[in-house]
Amino acid sequence: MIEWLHHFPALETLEHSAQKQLLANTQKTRWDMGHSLFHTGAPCNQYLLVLSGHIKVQQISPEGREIVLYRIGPGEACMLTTVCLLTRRPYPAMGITESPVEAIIWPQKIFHQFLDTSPIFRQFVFNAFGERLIDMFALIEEVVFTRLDVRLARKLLELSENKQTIRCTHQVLATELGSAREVITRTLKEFELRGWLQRGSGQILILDTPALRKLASPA
Amino acid sequence: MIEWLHHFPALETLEHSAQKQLLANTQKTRWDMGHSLFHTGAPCNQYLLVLSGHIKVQQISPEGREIVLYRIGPGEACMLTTVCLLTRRPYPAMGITESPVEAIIWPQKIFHQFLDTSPIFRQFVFNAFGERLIDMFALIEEVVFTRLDVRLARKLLELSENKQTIRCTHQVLATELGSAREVITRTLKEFELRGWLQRGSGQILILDTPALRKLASPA
DNA sequence: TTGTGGATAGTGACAAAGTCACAGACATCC
DNA sequence: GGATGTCTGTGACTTTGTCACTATCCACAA
Repeated sequence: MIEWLHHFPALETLEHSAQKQLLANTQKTRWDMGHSLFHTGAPCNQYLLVLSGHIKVQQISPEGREIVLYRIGPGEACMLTTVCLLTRRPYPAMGITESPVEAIIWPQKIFHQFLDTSPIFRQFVFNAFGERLIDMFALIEEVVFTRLDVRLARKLLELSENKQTIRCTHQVLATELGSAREVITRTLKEFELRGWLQRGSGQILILDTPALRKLASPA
Repeated sequence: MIEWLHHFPALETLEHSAQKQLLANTQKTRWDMGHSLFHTGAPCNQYLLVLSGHIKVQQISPEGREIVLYRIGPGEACMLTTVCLLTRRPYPAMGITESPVEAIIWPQKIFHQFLDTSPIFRQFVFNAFGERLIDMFALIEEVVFTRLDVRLARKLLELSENKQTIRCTHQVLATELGSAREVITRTLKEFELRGWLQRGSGQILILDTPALRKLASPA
């Protein structure tokens, strides 16, 4: 079996002949953190499977505001790349590595060929695709209907993840939520006033997880 | 050839055996305007091709705010249905007919079988899928980065479409844009003050298309 | 140790958008 | 006409975003 295939359980049962072809036609790449993989409007001509590290997909407005749409992690395919290959359209957002990233690159031809010939690959592609799309619907719902303090509380809980201190700047949080830095500062200050956390430069110390959780809960 | 296939140019070349199967296994349905086709959380067990009329796909917040995500028109497939069939997950939004709608319903089994056996059908499904996804990215961008007056101007231009009067309520516009009725009223009043339009109950008379277009343009 | 420059954060004033609680206006239908 | 329901208008207030600064922190060099 191809060494890297164990990162993708859904592909482990890939047909033998297909595996042979992959071995011959794909290549492993490595990017440093902060590398721009693709940007809005760029054409797409390869398929991408991430082995390690994370890629952040985000949109930037002409005025410089940003929002993180989703992340691609180990064992995942790049949905945008999939879409762009399927529709032969340019990228509608940008992708940046958040850490060193190892990935497998497939030529466009192999992608289309596999789509035509391998039921297992098809299942893999469209499963991932569908799930990501459902995430996008959830994102729209959040952005349109949910108050910023609630969204910030959710993000803090997500980032803290049993650790007590979160290391990130207000600007990073603003980008995550598609908001403005000043607004994050204000809201964090409000949280601090309530004793829920303590702010420090470049980090946040969580003091009252239950309170955050209560605000974050949909009820 | 199956009578309804001419609505779907991309499927007209569908394999002969496939057409035979469709004829035997699909059925044409008709819904009145305002019929709820599916709602958030509902399971999905059929594929859907629209022959005539329009289906509106939207999300509703617990507080009652709404946003229209996209519409399905003649010759189009329902992307949500596609996603839900592919991932076997429940619907993440709701669908309502905006007019009487005629559609072809495929059983789930046939959908999956065609996906496995017909390259032409696959191409059709994933092309539509990809394009709709790109629309969703554009929607997120609009909602997060674009001022409401600009979005309203765009929507008015889209609805006027060379007619001079638009027949719709402020509530409808609010739902289209994921905003609140009062905000639409206020913004329309501002537009009227500038002489761009004239308001009437349930309708809007467009007076200065170029001015609206100027506000609507991305520059 | 001190300085200093870039990254972070804080703040006040204001604008834009959403919420709430009403009050009118309009359009039908009897 | 009046009654009823839909649609619109409005003021007061909250939340969020924008702008223009200032203040602080922190790493590294002098």
